[in-house]
Amino acid sequence: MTQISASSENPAERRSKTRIQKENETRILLAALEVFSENGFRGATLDRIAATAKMSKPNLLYYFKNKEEIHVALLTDLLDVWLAPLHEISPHGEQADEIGSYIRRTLESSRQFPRESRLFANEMLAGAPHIGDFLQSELKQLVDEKAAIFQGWIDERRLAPCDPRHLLFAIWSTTQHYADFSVQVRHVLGLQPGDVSYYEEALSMLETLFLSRLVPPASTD
Amino acid sequence: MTQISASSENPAERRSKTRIQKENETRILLAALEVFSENGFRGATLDRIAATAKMSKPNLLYYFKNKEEIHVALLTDLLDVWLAPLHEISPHGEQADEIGSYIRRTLESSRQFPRESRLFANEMLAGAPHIGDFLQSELKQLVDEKAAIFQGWIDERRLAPCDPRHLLFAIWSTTQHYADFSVQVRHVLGLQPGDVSYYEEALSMLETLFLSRLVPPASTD
DNA sequence: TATCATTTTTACCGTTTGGTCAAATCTCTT
DNA sequence: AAGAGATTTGACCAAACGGTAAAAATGATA
Repeated sequence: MTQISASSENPAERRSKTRIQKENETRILLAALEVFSENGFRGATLDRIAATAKMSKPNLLYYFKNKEEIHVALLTDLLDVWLAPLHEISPHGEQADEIGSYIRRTLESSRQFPRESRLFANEMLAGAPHIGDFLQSELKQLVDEKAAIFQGWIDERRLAPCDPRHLLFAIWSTTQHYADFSVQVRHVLGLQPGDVSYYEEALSMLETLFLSRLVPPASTD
Repeated sequence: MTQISASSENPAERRSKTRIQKENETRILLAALEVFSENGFRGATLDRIAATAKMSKPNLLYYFKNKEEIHVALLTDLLDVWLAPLHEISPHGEQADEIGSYIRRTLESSRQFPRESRLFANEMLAGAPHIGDFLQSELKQLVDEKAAIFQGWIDERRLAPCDPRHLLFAIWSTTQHYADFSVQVRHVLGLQPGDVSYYEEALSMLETLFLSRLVPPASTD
């Protein structure tokens, strides 16, 4: 029996990917992102993904062995992107700079990857069946680590007393809102379907909220 | 032809509802809320709703003529609840009191009606196919009205200069986050599945964020 | 208790869904 | 140009899907 490059039946498990393989896998993942992010895992269908990818369903299943495998592949890619800004928070910078940078980075993520954000949101709404473990272990650990940095600033009076983990929740929710609820944002602002010009106002709002002060101290008139 | 109480084939259109009718309709809506809020419209199935309501599928369809009618009924109920706190914002109160009350009310809504919040979130993620009109007309109008109140406060220097509509987005996102992403919140905080004790810390965080100041002014040491 | 409307069930229908299989086609290397 | 492996297709399947029809069972009322 000669040692050949393609011992497995599954193309994804082969040692090196062909040109066609790489092309089609990205085409599929792009189409799947579109469909999953709009309808969630259960609401998405292989037929729609295949149609969006301009590919027959059996051909699609030649590259991914089932619906779940495509979903997992997307989520795995997503989590890296999602965690990147969090990793960059440093205990050595000025608190305002660090928080400001983090807000700008997560908001930028929302603008650049709105479908990824919606994919994540759908997974949350469904009860995180596929990434529950990740949330409990890796994410929790990273949050605890970064929360400790915030806590240090609080102890030094460089940050108002608050639960740092809830501060992170506030940043996540406000920034992701612009991706997840973009339909509502656009409708309320009276913008056209494709228009994402609101991101500049959004940044301005979030900087006021998190770095400056919204309500001035009560005047003593 | 005698005038009888039940002229229509559809029980929902009859003049007065029977005891059984009222009971079953609420049972169905409760079950549907559970299923729709977890999986969205496309991801939900009549079989699951019927099973959750402990009712046969044809029996369920005796009360609602199809899947969409159940969904619409839920969304209609929801929108009233959802708008109620917004209506209560008054131009006559102190800005801090009004904003504080609004935050407490919306956060309380999240705690009391997490499934309703997730139903709404699912509808947004899907592109608001069923309530797009509502967002563009009624909601936009109400937001414009309340934004004018905020703008008045800004003009009087009782509120930091910002786009009032984005301030509303910030309040909506932070409060709804605790319902929509409760799985993540619980996992990150290390809480048990049913535990919603984090709402107190959440309120404390949001009051600090919106009413007080998070980052103190740069010291001139 | 007889009657009639209401409610529930059983059996079903056509379509969509996730997925399989083997044959046909294409691509790359020699 | 031929052979081997990679890719694509069409035909198909069982289960799940949204929904229907009619009969059976139940409830209210007189």
